[in-house]
Amino acid sequence: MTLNHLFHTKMLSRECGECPIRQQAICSRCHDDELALLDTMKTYRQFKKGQAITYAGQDMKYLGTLVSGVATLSKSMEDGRRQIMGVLLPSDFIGRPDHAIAEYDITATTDVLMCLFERSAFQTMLTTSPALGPRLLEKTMDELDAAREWLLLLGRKSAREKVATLLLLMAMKMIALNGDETAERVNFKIPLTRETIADYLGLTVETVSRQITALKQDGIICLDGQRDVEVPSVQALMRETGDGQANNRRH
Amino acid sequence: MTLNHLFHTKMLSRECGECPIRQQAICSRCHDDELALLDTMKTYRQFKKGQAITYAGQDMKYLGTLVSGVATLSKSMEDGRRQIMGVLLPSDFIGRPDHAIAEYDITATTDVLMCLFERSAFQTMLTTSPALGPRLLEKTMDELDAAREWLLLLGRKSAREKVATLLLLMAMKMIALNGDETAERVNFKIPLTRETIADYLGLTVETVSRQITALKQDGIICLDGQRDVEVPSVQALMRETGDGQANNRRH
DNA sequence: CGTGGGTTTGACTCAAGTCAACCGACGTGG
DNA sequence: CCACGTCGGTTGACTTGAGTCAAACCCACG
Repeated sequence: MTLNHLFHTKMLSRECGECPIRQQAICSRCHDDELALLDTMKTYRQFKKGQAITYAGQDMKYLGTLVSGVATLSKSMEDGRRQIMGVLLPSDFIGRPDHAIAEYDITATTDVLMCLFERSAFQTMLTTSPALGPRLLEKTMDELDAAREWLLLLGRKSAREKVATLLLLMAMKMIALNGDETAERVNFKIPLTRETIADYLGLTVETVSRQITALKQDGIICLDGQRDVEVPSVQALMRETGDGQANNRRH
Repeated sequence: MTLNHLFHTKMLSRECGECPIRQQAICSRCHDDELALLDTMKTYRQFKKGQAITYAGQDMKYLGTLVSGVATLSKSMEDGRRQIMGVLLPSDFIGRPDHAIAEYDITATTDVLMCLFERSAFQTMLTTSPALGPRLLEKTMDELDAAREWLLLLGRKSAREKVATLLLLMAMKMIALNGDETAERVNFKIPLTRETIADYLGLTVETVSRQITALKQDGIICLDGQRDVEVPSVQALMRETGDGQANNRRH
């Protein structure tokens, strides 16, 4: 988050070696010689908060990695109903090497910096670099698992369970960032508007709002303002998600 | 379908060259020498109709390709609510090279034949064969797109739209099989029980049943028995799915 | 023939959606 | 500096689409 500032001031060109997401992105297993090659081909591009990165159906000349910021991946029906398919975070890959046409709308939720490659160049890179393909496959399969997890949420969970699941997800991410894996108490800032949450969970704003206040009433969460959440007991929150103990051991 | 019979009688071992899904599976771009290698490593295994191929959480020693039959990929909550994440058809790949633990239940819906590889053997194969990885990536991205399409369906579509979408999907598959891409009129047999449909669409059996009869009443489909469907106008059915003209041009 | 699994139908309930009012924080311009 | 409009969020009253429960139906099969 504070890194953002850095990028947007000046450092629009940089060596892969000093990239903040070097260890997570698709290039994480590349060796120095491969990185050198990538260095020559990549271009950076910024997107402002709220700006569209792609529209569904659009021809995508480039594909690449989200370096900083947050973006959403969504699709809308013509009467306006919208479903968010995923939230893209730094190190996430965007685009298909083998497909020019975008399948979804991708929108910058905050200011975003992307590291881009021209498609055909990327394709040849995939065949020459032995480290790129496997990592991309791994990340794609992670996304697939995440999407399928969400299918269960959208298809079968109640509104309360949906909201609890999302909050738990954020809590777990925060715990992972903090490093203390056993923590029972966490607090964090919800980085999404109620509307975005609604579109992510397949609900309406009103229902999201009601469920959040209900969880507050029940002491599962505490609110400071409407974005800052404290989870007094991760265990208790977990019990509200509908996935029994089964999903304790999150990867 | 008639092929099934062949397999289950005797041909449990065969050359990759005469495999019925040779052109669609992950090995579709392998050359003869690579196929020869695959030949030495693969084993076939049969599953009976209704049998579990894996349970979520289970250790999967093998992974591979579905050769014949149909299987479902699903996950259940402990109170019994179930969501089907996908229907696996011949040539679909099952398992993660990098993950031993299964994420979902996989169940044979009909008798199933699988072509299996031991995980570590498959991993080394991925690194040595240049044709395998890219194809697997492609197929995985196809699955990801399909899963995300389903997120829109589960999160935002009405019961009628859900049922219409599934019927359209089957109709399109049938049209593709028949080869006459411009056909307006199709008929096919629904290969799933109402319960399976319900678990796939995030509905109950009763609702599925009601929506199907409603579509019949409205002349969108004609029923002969409860499995045989005739679609007099694919266009008309398409109008019921909620995706405007946008999704006409299906890949 | 009976038996049971899959399916349909009806009556009723309820969780979530809709519509509408209201609240507070924030930024803008008179 | 204050009035104003906007935006995100909450709350309430009412509606409705889909779920629940229960009964009947329809073959297919032993």
